[in-house]
Amino acid sequence: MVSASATARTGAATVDCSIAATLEVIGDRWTLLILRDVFRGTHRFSQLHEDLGIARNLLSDRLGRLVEAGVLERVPYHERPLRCEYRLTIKGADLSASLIALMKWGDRWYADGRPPTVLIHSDCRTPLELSVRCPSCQTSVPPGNIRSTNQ
Amino acid sequence: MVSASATARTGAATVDCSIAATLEVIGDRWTLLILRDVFRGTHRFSQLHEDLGIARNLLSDRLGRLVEAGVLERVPYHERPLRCEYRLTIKGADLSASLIALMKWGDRWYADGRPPTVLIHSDCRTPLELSVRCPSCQTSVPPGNIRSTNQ
DNA sequence: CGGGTTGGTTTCGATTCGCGACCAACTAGG
DNA sequence: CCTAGTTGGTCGCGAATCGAAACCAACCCG
Repeated sequence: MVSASATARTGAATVDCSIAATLEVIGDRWTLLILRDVFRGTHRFSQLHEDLGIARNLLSDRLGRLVEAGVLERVPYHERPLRCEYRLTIKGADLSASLIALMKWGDRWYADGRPPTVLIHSDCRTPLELSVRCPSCQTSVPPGNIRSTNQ
Repeated sequence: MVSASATARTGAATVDCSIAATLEVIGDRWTLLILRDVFRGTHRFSQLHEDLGIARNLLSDRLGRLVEAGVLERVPYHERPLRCEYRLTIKGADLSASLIALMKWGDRWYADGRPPTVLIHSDCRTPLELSVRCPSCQTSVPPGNIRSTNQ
């Protein structure tokens, strides 16, 4: 084990905030890249190690944390010796919107008009959009029209 | 200066990926919490320091990076001595969808049915949703119907 | 039996973090 | 004028974390 709590923070502002809660799980330099690879279809320890260039002890630690957090699950693909691959749980797959949001931002500000990968609707092959929407007005809501209410 | 490149990575998988590009800028244990606070209206060094409990040298370093990346800008609010606050640029405000995505995930998996803060449409006060949409089908697309194409 | 593969764990030097002290440029009070 | 307080930092140093490489366990293959 690398550490018992690499991402633990104690600041007052980190409780009662869903962003902080999420970052406790995935707010680490490698975790989102690992998850990106798993989303893409890279499921095995050695593949992840090779693709990411992450140190093996860190990869082991991060995968263990993600399994413990219920984001990934170990799925056996070979008995004796037991070999498992890492698959997204429902909770893990539910991070797709977060990854897409980060990807879209990178596309807009760093891809110079040429996004390296494009996500499309499997039914009709149309490039997808991510939007903050008002279900009542059925429109997309820009940042300036978002208000925050507590409790 | 704390370091010239706290978030720099060199793995092959980190180039030509908008997620990796984004994480180079905001993929650090403190940066997204700083930005969350700035979104909420906390703009000054000492307020951020107090609210987050971050070390002052790290806060200084992260703010400097965000300014350099064009995510925040220094806006003077007092002359002699020059005092600046940190405001979101357009590029910075464009991170709202990413923060909302992370918040929504935390709401769904850690808030136990009671999200600590709810975002509403300022026009009609309806709670907002974040969705991956197909602009052609005009429907929301679940993770299973997302396909990825390169180049 | 020797070598290869997979999925790790251990070790250890290098990097980064975070606390506390210090500092610069003011303002306010006496 | 002197002292204290505020703001926004920087500096130094011990502690925690990272990353590369070595090692290991449990197989399989020839």
